[in-house]
Amino acid sequence: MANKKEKSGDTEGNGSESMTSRIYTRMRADIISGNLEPASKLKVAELRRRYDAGASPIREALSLLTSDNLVERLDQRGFRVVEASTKEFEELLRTRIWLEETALRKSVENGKTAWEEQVILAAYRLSRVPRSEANDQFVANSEWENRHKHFHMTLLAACGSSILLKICDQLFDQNTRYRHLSAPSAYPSRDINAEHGTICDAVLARDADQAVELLTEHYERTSVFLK
Amino acid sequence: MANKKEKSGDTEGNGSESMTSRIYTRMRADIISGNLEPASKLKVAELRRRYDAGASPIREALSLLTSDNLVERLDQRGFRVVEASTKEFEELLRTRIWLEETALRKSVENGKTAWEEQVILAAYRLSRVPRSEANDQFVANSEWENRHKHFHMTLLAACGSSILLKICDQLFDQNTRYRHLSAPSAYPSRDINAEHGTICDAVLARDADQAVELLTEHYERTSVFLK
DNA sequence: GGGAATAAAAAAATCGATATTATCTGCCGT
DNA sequence: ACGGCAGATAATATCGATTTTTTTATTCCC
Repeated sequence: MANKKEKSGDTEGNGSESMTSRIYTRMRADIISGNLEPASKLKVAELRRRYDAGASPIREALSLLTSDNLVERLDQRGFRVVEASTKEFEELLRTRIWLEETALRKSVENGKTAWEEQVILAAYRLSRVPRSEANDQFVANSEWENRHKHFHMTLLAACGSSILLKICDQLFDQNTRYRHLSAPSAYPSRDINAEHGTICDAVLARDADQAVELLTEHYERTSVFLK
Repeated sequence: MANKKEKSGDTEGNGSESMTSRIYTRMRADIISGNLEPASKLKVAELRRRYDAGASPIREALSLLTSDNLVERLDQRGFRVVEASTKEFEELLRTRIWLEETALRKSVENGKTAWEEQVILAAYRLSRVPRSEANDQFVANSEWENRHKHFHMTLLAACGSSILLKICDQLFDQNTRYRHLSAPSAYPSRDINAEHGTICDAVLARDADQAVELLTEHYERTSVFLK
């Protein structure tokens, strides 16, 4: 599987990654976190200063970010962060629900016991970490974010199409951007762990209809944010 | 090079496209047509000669082609055309069938009469043009290719998600590459026009189940090529 | 004053050259 | 022979400077 020789710690250790990749990663995070605002113009000169690099890797990273639908390329007029609107968000949510439904159904259908174990494990790991780093107010916990995404992706992992999986992954990230944009509005009003738990149960019981229904509700509840 | 403007009557009328875009388009066509072989290394120096341009626009075009899953980027090791294998093809086909099924169902559900008319029109236009430019042997007719794709996309057009539509579009192109790669093997053995006609009928009759079944068969029949 | 035409400024796109990194080759010692 | 190492070679990644194009500001003419 993962037999690449990823050099030591991912802790910013300069070393072996290309400038382009590093910028790509940072910029991606900056867009998803809302640090770079929707629809804002991405001027190469500014980005050069910000990320301390030449024009080429910047432009290349921007071109790469195009795949993720996070950056838009306007021929001869540079780049900008893709705008965020309620309308776009609704479409994103709708699409995710459709695609994750089919992926989840296939997953439930095809998943072997190894997959079941992965699901359990992912759910457990997610539950062991608080969603917010502070108790009184919401402070995004990146470890929770990671595990949350991993849990959802694991649910779909046995669907039998890495293409579909990759698409769902991308849409998940786009959704995360919206979640961050909408701020900590409705934070502690739900028991998200419980929701994940019931989805997990339905999946393990191989009850596809139930799992899909719960997952859909789960996603639709999240959507209240933006409205 | 030698010429800067004019050239290729684009519908834009502007006339001036960026080097990057032009290379992107040409290279995309070269990969889809099989002109650039699967898994082959894409050395910037060679491509520079081939497309007569500097390194920057070449690299940028390559980065852009990454989105289409036509080019793969290996950090610090350049680019290559994504490989083509039976396994990959089967996954692609499977995924397309799943996604187009949901798109088609939504389209049949939501499409208004304007959409119906577009479907009819697209089907008619497709039927007016021969699939092969020669009668005795198969010679790809690019106009048929265009109309064929347009017909299939029109079927899905009313699904209500431009995101899903764009995904199906990309997967369609990837599939086209495989069709070209597999050569003119099984060419005239089917009445493709008839297949399109029956799909069209089912759609207009709002018979989603039937339409999906026909579409799926249509795609699976195509797949025989590669095996 | 309105609005086209044009000059000036800013930004994007591109090129040529260099620095980095990977890959290849032949040599060495065990 | 074989694996591994050092140097040579090829290719990638990156920078700095230049050319084009877009955008903004200004002028001029009815």
